[in-house]
Amino acid sequence: MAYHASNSPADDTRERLLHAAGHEFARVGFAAASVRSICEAADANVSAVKYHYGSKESLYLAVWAAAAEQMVSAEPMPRLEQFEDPKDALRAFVAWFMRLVLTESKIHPWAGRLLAHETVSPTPGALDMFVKHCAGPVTQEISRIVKAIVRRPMKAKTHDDLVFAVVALCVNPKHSCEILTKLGHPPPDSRAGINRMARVMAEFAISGLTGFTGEEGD
Amino acid sequence: MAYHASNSPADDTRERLLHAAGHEFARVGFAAASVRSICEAADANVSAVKYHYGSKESLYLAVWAAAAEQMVSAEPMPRLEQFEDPKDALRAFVAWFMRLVLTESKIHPWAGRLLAHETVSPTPGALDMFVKHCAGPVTQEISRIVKAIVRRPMKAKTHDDLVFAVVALCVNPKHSCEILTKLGHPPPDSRAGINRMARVMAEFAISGLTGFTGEEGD
DNA sequence: GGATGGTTCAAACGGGCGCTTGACTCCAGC
DNA sequence: GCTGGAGTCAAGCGCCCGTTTGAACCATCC
Repeated sequence: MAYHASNSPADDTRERLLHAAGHEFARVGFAAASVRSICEAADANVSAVKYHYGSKESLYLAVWAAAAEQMVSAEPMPRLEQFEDPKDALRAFVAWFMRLVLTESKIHPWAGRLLAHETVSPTPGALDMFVKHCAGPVTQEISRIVKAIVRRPMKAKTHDDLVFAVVALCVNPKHSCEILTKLGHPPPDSRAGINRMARVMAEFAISGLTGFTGEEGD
Repeated sequence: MAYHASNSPADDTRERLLHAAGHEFARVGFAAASVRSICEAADANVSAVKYHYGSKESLYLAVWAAAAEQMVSAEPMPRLEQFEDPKDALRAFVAWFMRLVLTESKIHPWAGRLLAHETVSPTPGALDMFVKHCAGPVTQEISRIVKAIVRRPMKAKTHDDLVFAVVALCVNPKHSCEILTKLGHPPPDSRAGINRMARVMAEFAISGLTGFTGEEGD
């Protein structure tokens, strides 16, 4: 029962916990993160997790909910209908997507790495939440854009492959961040750098889609 | 109680440990895997790890060494010089790469997931080993093929982006396996299915590279 | 002033972890 | 038959984990 307009000290602790947890879960994943280190970072007692969120897992899901909320509210997803040329739609979409995935701002600092960890070590609730609210809508929109660009009729499986190829181009820099860095090609982190890379990926995808002739062999 | 067959009982245990460890490390990653569960799966005593490999970490590196060895020895990497048309080199390379990444055979069952875990939660030694012996040579060869296909002069950064775009197309199905499955588009596991997808990715990449005109804005 | 209820705290619980120990079996070489 | 080293084993070490507990704190209301 927090009737105060300003934050009560309890709300403060709750929020500090959420922030520290987001940081830690994003850094090392759910299993490797420890409640103790989160509480230490949040300057809170260990039992505060139990009190405010119930359990480590509930805290994790709260972090996911916050991250998903931030992702969709930060910048609206471009839609095919907003553009005359579907190629422009793809350009805008790729730029939006890569900003979403790569930007490490105050707005959505964790989503990218949370997802990367979840991809490799799924947690029952979190991945379902992500697929339903984020991955689903994103791939659906890319699917429509790809269809509008390619135009030629195409097997469903091939179409899906191309859709996920576009997704791959956008998420790979984040996904393979460590390897790319070790290979001397770290992903961009400035907005300008991200937009530059997005332009490259978009043009590569556009000419890849318009020139695609890969179904003879089937 | 194992009577001596061709191998000594010690070699047997050593090998069973390596196999069980590969399976477990690939499944859950280094940190989440436990020596106890590995030994249980290998039907060996906990102290066998210390006796045969020295430590959990040394066992992990032994698994990596075995996986890397299997990866390079399974099927030789196609090289640009073996083809008249660099496009054919890319076709062969993508097919080889995707078979390598996606195949869950007796030959190299763990490498893909080991790498996925390592990508997101790096272990000092293992990722370095992988980058030096696997990722480095692979990206270097793709770089040469891409250069041969594009021909136009191009900024180094843009060129690298395109190289890693090709890599992204090949590794994404493995990398995002869980999400793709939840979205109703599981990666192929049969050789025929992998080759089909590889053909799609290769043609997409080829027309993407030949038609690429993405440097005006710079 | 005293009771109430939300919030924080140090301490401890049970359990799993990687690793170590020391006794045990087994077998080849003498 | 004895010995010594290779290999195995159950037991236990200290540590960190997520969680629980019960008391203390403190603003609020009677």
